[in-house]
Amino acid sequence: MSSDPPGFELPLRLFLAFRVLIDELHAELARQGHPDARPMHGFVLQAIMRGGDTAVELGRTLGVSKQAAGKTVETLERLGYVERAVDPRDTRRRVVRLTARGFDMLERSARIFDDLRGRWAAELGEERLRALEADLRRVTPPDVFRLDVPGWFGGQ
Amino acid sequence: MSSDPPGFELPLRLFLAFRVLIDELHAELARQGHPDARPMHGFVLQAIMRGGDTAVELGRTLGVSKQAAGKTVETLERLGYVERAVDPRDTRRRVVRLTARGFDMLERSARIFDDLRGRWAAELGEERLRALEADLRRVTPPDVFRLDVPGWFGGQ
DNA sequence: CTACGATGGTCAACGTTGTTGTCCATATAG
DNA sequence: CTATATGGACAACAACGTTGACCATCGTAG
Repeated sequence: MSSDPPGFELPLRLFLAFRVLIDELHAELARQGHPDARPMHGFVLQAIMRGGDTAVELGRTLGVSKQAAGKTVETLERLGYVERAVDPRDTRRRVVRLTARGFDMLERSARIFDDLRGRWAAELGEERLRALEADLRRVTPPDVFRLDVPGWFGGQ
Repeated sequence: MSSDPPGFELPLRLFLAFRVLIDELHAELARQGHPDARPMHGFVLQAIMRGGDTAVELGRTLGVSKQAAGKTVETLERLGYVERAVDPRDTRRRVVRLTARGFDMLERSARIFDDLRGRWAAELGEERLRALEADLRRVTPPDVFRLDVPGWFGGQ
């Protein structure tokens, strides 16, 4: 017997679930004073904190060219989320640092994500949610931060 | 006590899980004679079958402008996945139809997705996988096809 | 100390994929 | 018959990625 759900439903649900969380995050972030934050920005700010402190390094972490990383940093700088300073030990490097506003966005994001997770826990039960997270960990690569996200969708 | 996992892990895992499936799908599709298929194409072909039989209609279904939908159809036509014919009842309309190759890709995709789901079932157990699918259904909108996917990520 | 290769950063040109605005042909309603 | 709505195409533009070229600076090997 094969009363299994069709395989194509799984990726769709995974993507929709992801979208639901991200969309609610940004709706809430907009309400809390960060209307310009885009889905990428949070990832990039996180990436900056974990060792990607120059454009080149950031590009490597994110899996894009240094030029693309540079443009993104420029955008984040314009939005007031990061600032750049010259490294006194190596005047070629322009060190990227989160501003207070950048940290604020990251903290709010963390709190909102925790809140959203709490809502799912209320809906599904903490047990089931933990099981879901554990299962997802088993089918995904361990390093959560190697997303290679930029525009991997699309492309003709 | 709050030994709950941080909330930000959930969206990341959902996205990574989605990516794993899609990447493996396209690696396998490439092996099976569809190296040019892109993640979007499958969705669009599906959308064409469920009632989006002109560029305008397709644009509405996908949540993009009719011009963008037209360009996508053009690409799919160039790749041999769809063909266009004039509607004899309304000579303004250019009806989009899947070619044999288009159906072939869709059928292969369905089989590959079923196979991937089977692998997850072997890894997690059929019970857990069903529970995971059931849980995802509870936290996502019922209409799976209203993705609004095109480039909703990114944007500076 | 100097010269050279490696590295960080920027500028420029281009490709892809979306957008809006405009226009034309055709269908349909009054 | 005429006016409005609709399908479709063309053009210009924007966002975001790419590659290639170039410059300044660092580190090291002679």
